[in-house]
Amino acid sequence: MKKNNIIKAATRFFASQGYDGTTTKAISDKAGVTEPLLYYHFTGKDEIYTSILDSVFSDYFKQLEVLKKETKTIFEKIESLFLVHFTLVKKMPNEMALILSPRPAKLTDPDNIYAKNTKRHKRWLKSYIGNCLKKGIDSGEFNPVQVKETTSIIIMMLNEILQKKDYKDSPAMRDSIIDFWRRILLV
Amino acid sequence: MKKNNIIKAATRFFASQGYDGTTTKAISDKAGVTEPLLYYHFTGKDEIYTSILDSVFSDYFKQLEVLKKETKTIFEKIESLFLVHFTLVKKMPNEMALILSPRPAKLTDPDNIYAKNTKRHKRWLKSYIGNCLKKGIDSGEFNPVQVKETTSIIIMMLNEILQKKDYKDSPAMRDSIIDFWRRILLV
Amino acid sequence: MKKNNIIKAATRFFASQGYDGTTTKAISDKAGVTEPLLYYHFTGKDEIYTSILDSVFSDYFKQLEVLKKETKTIFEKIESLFLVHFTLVKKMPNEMALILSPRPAKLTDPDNIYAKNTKRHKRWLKSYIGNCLKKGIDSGEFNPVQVKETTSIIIMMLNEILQKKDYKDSPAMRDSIIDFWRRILLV
Amino acid sequence: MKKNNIIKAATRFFASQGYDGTTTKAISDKAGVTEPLLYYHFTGKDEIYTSILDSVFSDYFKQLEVLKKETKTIFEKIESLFLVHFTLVKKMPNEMALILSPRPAKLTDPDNIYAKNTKRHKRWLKSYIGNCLKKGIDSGEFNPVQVKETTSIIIMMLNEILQKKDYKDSPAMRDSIIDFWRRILLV
DNA sequence: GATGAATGAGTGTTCATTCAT
DNA sequence: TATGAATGAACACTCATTCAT
Repeated sequence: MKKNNIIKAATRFFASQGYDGTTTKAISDKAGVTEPLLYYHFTGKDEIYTSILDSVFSDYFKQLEVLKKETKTIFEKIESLFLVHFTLVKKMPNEMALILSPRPAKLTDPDNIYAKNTKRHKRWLKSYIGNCLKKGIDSGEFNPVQVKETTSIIIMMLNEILQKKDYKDSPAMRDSIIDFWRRILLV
Repeated sequence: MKKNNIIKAATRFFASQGYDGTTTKAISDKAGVTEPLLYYHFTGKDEIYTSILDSVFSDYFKQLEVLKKETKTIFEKIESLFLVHFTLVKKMPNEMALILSPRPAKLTDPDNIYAKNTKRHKRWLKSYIGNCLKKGIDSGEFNPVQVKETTSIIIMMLNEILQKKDYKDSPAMRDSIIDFWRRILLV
Repeated sequence: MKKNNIIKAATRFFASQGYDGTTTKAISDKAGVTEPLLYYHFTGKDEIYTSILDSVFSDYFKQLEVLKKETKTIFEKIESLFLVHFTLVKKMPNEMALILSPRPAKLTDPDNIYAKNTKRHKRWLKSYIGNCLKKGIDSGEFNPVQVKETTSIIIMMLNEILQKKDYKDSPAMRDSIIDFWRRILLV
Repeated sequence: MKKNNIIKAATRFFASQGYDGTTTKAISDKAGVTEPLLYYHFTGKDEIYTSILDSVFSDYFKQLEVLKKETKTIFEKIESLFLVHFTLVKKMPNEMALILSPRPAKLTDPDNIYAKNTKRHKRWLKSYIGNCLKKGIDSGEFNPVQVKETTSIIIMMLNEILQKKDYKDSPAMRDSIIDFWRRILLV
């Protein structure tokens, strides 16, 4: 169906040019459809954006939730977190870029899809990483690092991984980052 | 002078809404001038952007160059690098945000001001950090880390600092980051 | 049948919002059908309008023709004319509003349904009222009023009755108007 | 100035084709300007319409107020009312047509310019005519007609005069109408 | 009869920019 | 320096309509 073409084209443009830099004409041209069809499948440019954003976050959260269920050592939980991000960025770099894209100033988002997902994202990472660190420190597996700041620094790195396509093909980077945290965290 | 108002207003908008999301009307309104005046002082929206970008990079590089001249231990050179970034973001967050803003798709930039500065920025950091690491390792001050990847990780962190205003007021974050690198690098 | 729903919905909209102010989507929504169905039953928006208009005029003329056959005093013929209009507006205000609606500028009306009916309407009233007046004056039943102008004034009033729903429920208005004409016409 | 051209062109179109049937392109073409200029002088199509409507009503009310100040016989006050309407329609038929044009369904009119003026218009006529009738009846100058209904019938006629350009050039119609009311009202 | 998907032409509007003053 | 008036090109979006099913 052509709706998928629209979504694919729009995702690419939104990720690379931003919301404001993407025109409905560009989307329809790339998707091989006429502009009015966008308005048959979506209520407008806004909804194309939020709909894509919502489904991207949904996929992303699904992947994250898997991490919680796996039972490993605490450090492996941190390691998996990085691995998942590297994998996702490699598989769908455009989609992942949207996750950290700044909120388009002109976007009317009545259901607050942007805000909701962004907040949930932040909270999820904070909670997941924070818990890992606490547990790791309590169990003696980890050095007694400062939980709050260390969490933020891990999130910083995840953010960079999500954004920068440069790193996505470098297993060396992946290993170095994990090694960095192994040395910082493990006693 | 009103030109300064224009620059200040434009910087704020470009940093917060992006190039495409910023209209010349918004700039002129915020600056308290009429739109045509923008075209008296600049050749167009493009030049407002590139001119600001160029001066921001210029200030930034000036700060970076100071680091080279200071004679300290190798680690202090790395430390200073982080400190400078924290300081700059605190002093002028909008300007710093521009440094890592994605290249506006629609920007016509005949003198390649964006590309030139961005490349120079990357190269500068790569070279500065790479040299520090090599020297540190050679002199026995640093552990024998992988130079290329470690450089990238440091740059990742600097990028995050430049972008995220959230961290700018947190001395604890700053200290934690530096502390981590002390643990990673120093023998 | 759904065709009737379409006609009913369209009539309401054409009467209240005008031809240009009525969209095919609005009609189909109100009628509880999809837009393409309009094109199964009609050749297009134009034909929906002209078809409705034609049937409205047809009903209207049928009512008018009845007046001619009744044998009464001349004044009662004038009186009946007003009564018929009051009755029709009360029974089907939307339909009657269409009779005097201005010709939609964008309407393509190859069979000139609008023009034909409108002209016939004007001519019918002119002739009916004119004849009544002449006969009445000749027979001595009426005062020797100016036929042309008096005809126009009566038509003016009928037009207002057709348009203004406000009057439709007021028997007092009806009686006053008839009373005035009794005073003007009868010797 | 070109703003006047816009107003003149828009007035003509709004009067003849209605709000929905008038495009901004038609206005700008007729006015000999580009479409964006409409948006320099007005905030949008809506404001062009309401602004014209407001000024038309303003002119119209100015003319009506003059009637109140003249001291004549009661009947002459009624007569003047008709004369003023005939004169105005002759001088500016487009403008007068707007006064009774139906409220465009799609018009966003935050200041309720349409409703305010329309109501004021109705109230003004009701009060002016009603007072004349009452005074005329009390003083014995007029027959004891039913005030409410007679007022409505006079307004009906004024409405027709405002709408129908056909009558505007006919002094005979004017005289006949006034004669009609002379015979109805004067004892 | 009836619909989901799709379209060409056009609508109101905004954009960055220019020109005369 | 600075502005009021004006514009060409593009923008997001709506319109009546069609087609395959």
